[in-house]
Amino acid sequence: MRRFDVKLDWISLVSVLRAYTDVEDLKQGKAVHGSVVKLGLDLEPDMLIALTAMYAKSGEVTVAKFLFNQMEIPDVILWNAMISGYAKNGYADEAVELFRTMISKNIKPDSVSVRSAIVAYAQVGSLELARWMDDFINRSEYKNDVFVNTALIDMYAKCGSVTSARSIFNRMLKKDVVVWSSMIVSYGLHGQGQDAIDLFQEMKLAGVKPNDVTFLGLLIACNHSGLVQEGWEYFSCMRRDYGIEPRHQHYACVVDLLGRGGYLDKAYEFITKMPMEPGITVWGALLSACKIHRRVTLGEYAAGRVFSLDPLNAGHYVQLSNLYASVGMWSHVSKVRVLMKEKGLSKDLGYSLIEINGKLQAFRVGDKSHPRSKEIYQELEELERRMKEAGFVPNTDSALHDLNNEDKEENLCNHSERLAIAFGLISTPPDTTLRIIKNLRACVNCHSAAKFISKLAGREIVVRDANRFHHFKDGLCSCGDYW
DNA sequence: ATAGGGTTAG
Repeated sequence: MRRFDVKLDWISLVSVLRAYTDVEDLKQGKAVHGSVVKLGLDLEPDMLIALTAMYAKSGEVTVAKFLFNQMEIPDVILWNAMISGYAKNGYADEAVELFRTMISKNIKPDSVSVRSAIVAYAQVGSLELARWMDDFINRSEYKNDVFVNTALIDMYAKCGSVTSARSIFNRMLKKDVVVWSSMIVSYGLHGQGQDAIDLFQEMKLAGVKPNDVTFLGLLIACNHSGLVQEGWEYFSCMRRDYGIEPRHQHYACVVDLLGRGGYLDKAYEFITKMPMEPGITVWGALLSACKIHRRVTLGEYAAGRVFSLDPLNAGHYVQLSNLYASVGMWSHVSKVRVLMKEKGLSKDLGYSLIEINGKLQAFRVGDKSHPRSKEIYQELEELERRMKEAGFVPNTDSALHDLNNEDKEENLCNHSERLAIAFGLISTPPDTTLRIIKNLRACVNCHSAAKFISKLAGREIVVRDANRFHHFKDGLCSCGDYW
C-alpha cells in the first residue's frame, strides 16, 4: 500500500480511490477511506462520489447509501454510481426506486443513468415496467442511443417479450457487435435457437465481426433448443474461423450442451481435455446433466468436484439429492440432507411472482397469506381435478424427502408457481397471458402442470425461471421439455 | 480531458 506521509490533497486521494475501484480492490480502497478519515479531510463532493462509487460497485450498498445520503447537492454522477451499484449487485428494486426518485426530484438522468436503470428493470422482470421504460426512452433524447437501445433489447427479452426486443433491434439504424449479440442472447434465453442461428447469418452478411459473447449467445441458444450438433459446430469454429479463444464460460456451455443432450461420456471426456482448470460451472453442468439422465456414479464424481470448489452452495447438494431421489436411493437422499444440515445449509426458498395489473405479487410454497387465499386453493383443487381427468400424473421424483406418495403430491401442488398461476387465472380476464417470474428453476411437475393448465384454461403462460423462459400454450412448452 | 456505463454458463 502506498504511504500517504507526504502532504496529500484530496484530489490525489480521489484518483487513488478511483484506481482501486477500477481494479475492484475493495481492501485497498477501504484503506484509503481510512486515511481520509484519519487525516480529518473534508468529504469534498468528488471524494464522496469516489467513495460511494467504490462501495456501491463492490456490493457494500448499505455503506454506499449512507455516503450517498451525505451529499446535499444533486450530482448525476453520484446518483449513477448508486443506481448502478444497486443494479449490479442484485438490488434491482432499490435501483428502480432510486431512478424514480431521481426523476421526481427533477435531477435529469443522463444516458448512463438510464442504462443503469434499464439493467435494473431487466432484473425485475415486469413487462409493464419495461414498457414504461421504453416509453420513457422514446420521449427522451436517448431514443437513438446505441448503448441505451442495446440495454432495452436485453430488458425486453428478460421481461418476457422477445418480440418487443426484436422491434427495438429492427428500429436501430446502427448495429454494432453488442447489439447483434444481445439479440442473439435474447433468442437463446427464449429457446428460439433457429432464430438465433438465422440472426447470426444475417450478422455475418451485414459484415459485423462476432466476438466471444456472440458465440456464447449462440451456444446458449443451441443449448436451450437441444441443437447439440449446431452448438458443437459453433464452438469448433470460433477459434478456427474467427480466431476467438473460447473462455471457461464457453467450455461450461458445451459441457451443458453435451450433457443435457445425453452425451455424458463425451461431456466428461471434453472436460478432461480442457486447456484450463475446470471450475464450478463446468462440474455443475455435468452434475445437472447426470441428474437429468440419472447417471449416479458420474454424478457423484461431479458432485465431489463441485463440493470441493463451492462447499457452501446448497443448490449443488440439492442436485445430488435429486439425482438420488430420481433413482429411488432414499438412504443416500437422507445422507445428503444430513450433510447439508451439518454444514448449516438450507435450500433456497422458492418463490414465484406474478404480474397483475402491473403489480408483482409474490407466492411461496404452501402460501396462505394472500387475502384471496381461499379462492386460490379452490381454483387449484378444481385444476387438479380437471388435470387428473385429462391424464396428468404427478411425477414425485422431484420431491426432496422420502415421504409417502400422498404427502409428496400435496407438496407439489402447493408449489409457488401453481399458486401464482391459480391466482392469475382468477384475477385476470380470459385470454390474458399470465406472466410469472421464479427465483429457482422450473420443477418437472410444475412444468408438466403448466402445460396442462395452458390447454385446460386456454391461456398462454410465460414463465421466467432462474435460467430461461418457458412459453406454455395449448398444452406445449416452447422449451420442448428440454431444459 | 472526465467519474457513473449496453450483450456474457447453470
